[in-house]
Amino acid sequence: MTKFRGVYPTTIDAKGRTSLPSKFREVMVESFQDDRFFLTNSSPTDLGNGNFSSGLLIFPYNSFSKFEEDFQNSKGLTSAQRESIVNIIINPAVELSVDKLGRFLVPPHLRKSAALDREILFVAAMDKIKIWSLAEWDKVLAQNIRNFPSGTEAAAELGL
Amino acid sequence: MTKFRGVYPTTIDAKGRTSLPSKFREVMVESFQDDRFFLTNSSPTDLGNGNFSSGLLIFPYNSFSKFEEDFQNSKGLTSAQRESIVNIIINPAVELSVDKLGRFLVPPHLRKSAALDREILFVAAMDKIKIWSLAEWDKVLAQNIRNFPSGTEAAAELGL
DNA sequence: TAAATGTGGAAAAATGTGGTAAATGGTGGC
DNA sequence: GCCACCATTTACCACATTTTTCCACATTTA
Repeated sequence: MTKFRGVYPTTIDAKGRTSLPSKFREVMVESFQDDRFFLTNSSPTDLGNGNFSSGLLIFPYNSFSKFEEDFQNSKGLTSAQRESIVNIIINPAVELSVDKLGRFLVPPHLRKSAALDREILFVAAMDKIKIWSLAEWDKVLAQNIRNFPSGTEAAAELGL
Repeated sequence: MTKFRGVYPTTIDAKGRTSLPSKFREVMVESFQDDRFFLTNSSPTDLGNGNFSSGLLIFPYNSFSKFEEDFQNSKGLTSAQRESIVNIIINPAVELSVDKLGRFLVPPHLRKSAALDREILFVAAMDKIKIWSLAEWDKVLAQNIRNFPSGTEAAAELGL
């Protein structure tokens, strides 16, 4: 399965313009056969102190179609949980593609909910790409380090 | 099972270039049949004082594929622990190979998280290779010395 | 001494950034 | 209700910076 790889810092300017890192652009076109994508909110991430952090998520065009289909067919979610996914992920999504310089415009509602302002990070996430404010991502990583399963049997089996 | 062996000091220059020790290059090509590899963060190492140290990890290409597969199939990790492994090890990983002079470029995000600056160490780690800042490695070793099972029965049985 | 390995710098290419101009849409006045 | 003007958004262009590639020299090893 094709995957995005790596973490790339960049900026978002006052107009909300940002450039998709060229490594990701390559993968998008070569592996997903399409330079169109959907941009929406990510799932809220628990920071462990009662607060949640969230960023944005880029779905290559076909990944989003598949996601919507999977969501329709999914069982085991309460109606409140379904509404939450609809309101946070599905409805705010917008379809975009990069301009000929590799940039795209983040709509104001998404820029606001992810608190994107100047210093941001593009982070590979399997068949998707996360966009996070640099400051918020640091908080997520700090929590990840605390949660790392050092010394557990499961980790030992993975060779970590 | 093929193993890397030894510890090699070297440098990383201002552009993030460093050369894979030739002994490791030999093993990579002869034993792993591939000069491609994945570079990512290592597990955070507990220094015993509430702080964590971390370096980088080179996985020969096939070792990384196997690791990802094992991770998918693994049981016994909480969702927070899984997220931690994804955010620290899997997503930041990049695929690289050495240039014709035996060097490779450490991407900025990895250089930063391992605090690599000038004096570094390549340390054999079974089927992987660790890269550590010299200063941080000293702290890890100091902690290892404190943890050494001197005078225990288990150590005696090992003839240590 | 010769070969191999490692190191640094310079040139070329690619990428990213900011500003400017054009176009679009919305608002208010006539 | 139509037209004109203003503001905001979108597209374009040029420059600056970063990244990559290449080459030459220094240093170590056999």
